[in-house]
Amino acid sequence: MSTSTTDGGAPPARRRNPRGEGERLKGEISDAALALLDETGDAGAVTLRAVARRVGISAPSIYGHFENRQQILLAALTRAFAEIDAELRRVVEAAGPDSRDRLLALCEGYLDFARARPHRYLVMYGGVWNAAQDMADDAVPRHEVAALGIATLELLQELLAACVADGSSQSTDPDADAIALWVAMHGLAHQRIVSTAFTWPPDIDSRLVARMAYI
Amino acid sequence: MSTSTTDGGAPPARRRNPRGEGERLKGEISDAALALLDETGDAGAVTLRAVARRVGISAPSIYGHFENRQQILLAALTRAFAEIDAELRRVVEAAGPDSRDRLLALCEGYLDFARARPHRYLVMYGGVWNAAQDMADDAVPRHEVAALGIATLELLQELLAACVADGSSQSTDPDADAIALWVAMHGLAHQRIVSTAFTWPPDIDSRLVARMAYI
DNA sequence: TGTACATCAGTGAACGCGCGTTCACTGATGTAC
DNA sequence: TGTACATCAGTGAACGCGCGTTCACTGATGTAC
Repeated sequence: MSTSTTDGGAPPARRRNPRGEGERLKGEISDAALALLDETGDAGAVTLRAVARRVGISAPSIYGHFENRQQILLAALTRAFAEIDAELRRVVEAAGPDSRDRLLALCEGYLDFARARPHRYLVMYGGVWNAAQDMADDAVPRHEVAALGIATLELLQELLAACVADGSSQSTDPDADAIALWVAMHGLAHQRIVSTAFTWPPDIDSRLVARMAYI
Repeated sequence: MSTSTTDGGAPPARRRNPRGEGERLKGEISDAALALLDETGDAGAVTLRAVARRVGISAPSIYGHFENRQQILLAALTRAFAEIDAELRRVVEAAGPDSRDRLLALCEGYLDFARARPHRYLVMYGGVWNAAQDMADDAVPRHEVAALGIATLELLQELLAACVADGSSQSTDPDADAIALWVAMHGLAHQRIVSTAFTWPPDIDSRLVARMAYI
């Protein structure tokens, strides 16, 4: 049974989209790409064939919806950044009106996200994709990549400024300090994912956040 | 001239090692691997064939010296971590006897290293290698990978403890705070490499270090 | 001093793999007459 | 109401690529007799 060398494995089990709804496949493709990122933490694992296999279509079908491999990754990551931004704004709202509570909720939410979705975090913030040769050719617009994640950083700057305004933070330069706080959290989130063998101090999250937020 | 499809390009131009000195090639191989890491910032670029091409030998020759691809990477990274550790200890010694000067010199040296060798830094601390499937099989001993970079962290802990001892740091838990300081520096170094489009505040290094060192 | 031989330091060809991409195509379905 | 046809949503086979790894080998060189 089954030829099995390439593209074998999962059953097709897929009904072709009705006329006029071919766009649906585009969404399924970036969903599949994001799922692959979650599983592997490796942008290189998002191959046309792997994505096609997962969706249950043939590899060439993808060209009807994306120009190339990089565009699929961009679509998946754009969605990933929109998701984390929405999630963090939700967390902040849930924290109530106090500025300090809101800032701490954002920081906690960020670190929780990295712990909950380590693979996705690595691809989003790991810079492997940007650094790799994918960017060398113009397969993807550079400014679109650069814009990913900016919204969340701006939220952090707003919240820190609010803390300074009501006196709960002693920062003298909230914009710069928000950036410093963010890279510090990133370093913690990133190394905690990467250096799994390492034993982390139990209170390192709050130690780092409180200090960098000048709270 | 020249077959040119695969492994063409650079001229061989290499004299075979004299009898009894075949071990030399082992060094040339890990040198070549490290050079590839410096150029690409991508562990995936260290292929047997790419390394062989660079050294000027045939790909199968490598098997006389390394069991597999992962062992080459381990050798290259072991050398890279030894180099940064030696370099940082040199910088610390050059800073003189004052504890505060020594700690700040170490931090500055670390951040300078990341700026000077961004590609190498990404591979060393980016965790791409650890996270990837290379670790899934037992091609490389896990504890050997985990040990990389520990010496430098221990140096940081020593220096922070010395600052606490002479009163120049207000840290109440130098071991934990050294770890927090390190991940914060890593986050800065890492994102500065990755997010090149971003505009960084000019004084962010000293802002972040002074704060996390409780100085 | 001469020569057979073991060893060392590699080589060249080949394998099967998954990949991105191209090409010509198929077959269901809505629409025009 | 019936039918020709354009369009849509894909497919299947093939290409050339670089890869890790294997296999049998080659040719220089030191050593034993």
